[in-house]
Amino acid sequence: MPSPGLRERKKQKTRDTIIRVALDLFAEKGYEHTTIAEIAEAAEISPRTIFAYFPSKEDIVFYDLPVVHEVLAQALRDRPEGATTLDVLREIIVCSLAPDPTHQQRRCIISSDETLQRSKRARFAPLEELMVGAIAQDLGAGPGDIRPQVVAAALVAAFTAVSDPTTEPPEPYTEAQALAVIDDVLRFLRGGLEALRNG
Amino acid sequence: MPSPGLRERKKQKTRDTIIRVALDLFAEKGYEHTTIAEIAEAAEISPRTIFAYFPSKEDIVFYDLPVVHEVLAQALRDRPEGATTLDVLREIIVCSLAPDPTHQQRRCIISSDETLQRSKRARFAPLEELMVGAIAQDLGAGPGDIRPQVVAAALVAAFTAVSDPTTEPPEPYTEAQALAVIDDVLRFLRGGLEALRNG
DNA sequence: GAGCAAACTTGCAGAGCGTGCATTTATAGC
DNA sequence: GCTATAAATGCACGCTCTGCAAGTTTGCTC
Repeated sequence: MPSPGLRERKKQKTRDTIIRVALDLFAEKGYEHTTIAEIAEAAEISPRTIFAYFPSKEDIVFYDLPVVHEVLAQALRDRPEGATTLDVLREIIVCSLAPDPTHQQRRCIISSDETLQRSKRARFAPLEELMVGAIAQDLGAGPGDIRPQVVAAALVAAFTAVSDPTTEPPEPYTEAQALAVIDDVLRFLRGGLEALRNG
Repeated sequence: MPSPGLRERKKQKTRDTIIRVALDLFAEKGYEHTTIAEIAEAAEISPRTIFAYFPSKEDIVFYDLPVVHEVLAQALRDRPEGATTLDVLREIIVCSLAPDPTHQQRRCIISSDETLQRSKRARFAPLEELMVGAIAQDLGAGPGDIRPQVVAAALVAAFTAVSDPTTEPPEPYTEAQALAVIDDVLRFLRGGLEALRNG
């Protein structure tokens, strides 16, 4: 691929700056008490420009969601013949466990703001939809079959529980713990599906 | 209980009027394209007064959610000795299948607005939390156990799928169909839980 | 009833998010 | 350098929602 060019690089840099200063401000003063004007000032750009990069204030927090969506869609689309959706998901979850300070910071920001918690939930829906489609394919499910929705919802719930530990203190799962949990969930889902087949 | 008194009755009437005219306007022109000012005018009250009855425009749409929450909480709290959370839920779902024109109208309103769809999802979270607690109790689950979250998520997904049919045309489930679906889901969940025990 | 306290309604001013549009500024390619 | 394109900005505006300080209605007491 060709070198991105100055224009493109500058744009990326501006975007990164917005994310960086916004998350820092959110962490410092809270999401609600940070205004677009303050973010703009900290990023040394005009308030109006922020909306050229992000459709809304919330979208700054969920800055990587479009990429995640794309990665998941591609992984599900290109999965090898024998691999089920559950296998693909397991792989992706394992990869996502790598510790990342920015993600840690964001978790903290989201967990201390009602609006963001609700928003997060809502923003998972498109990902869940991707899974529903892939699982339906796996199961050969017809339009009236709700198994895919149920399985996908269970998967998302498990992922959420693992990635946002609610225990006190909220220490992140070790990879081994997370894997154990995920494999339990997969066992749970396979067991449930089998019960339906034998029902 | 004593007769509510004029003041209380008048308040209830105002509240009902707001809901009525708001839903009609939403259905007619769309949620986004209906302003608080228009609702106020149709209800013959001041715009400021609307916010004395509902914390936000969205809350008008989800006007009955506090009651639903309360009913669910109480049903779970007061369930008889032998009844599991799943039994209680089954009962509530069956009752909720009764056709209601206002609910039908609301479904239509929500389904044609992105914001409301996301909001709906988010607003289910507290109900799901209630179930998580009750299920954890059923299972004797400790704090690190994610089975309650997974089971509750699956239940909510099933309920959502049954109450908002995505099939085209979206004809509501008959009670028999809905019951069949729900019993499938319960079988699925029990099967999954058993698989974990034997794992 | 008259009067009083509490509850409800309203108007006003303002903060904050987000959008449309026209203008200015920076970059890319020739 | 010059021009076409893209990005940044400024400005005005509509909308939701809040705080506050009135005004108005209701319920209660004497």
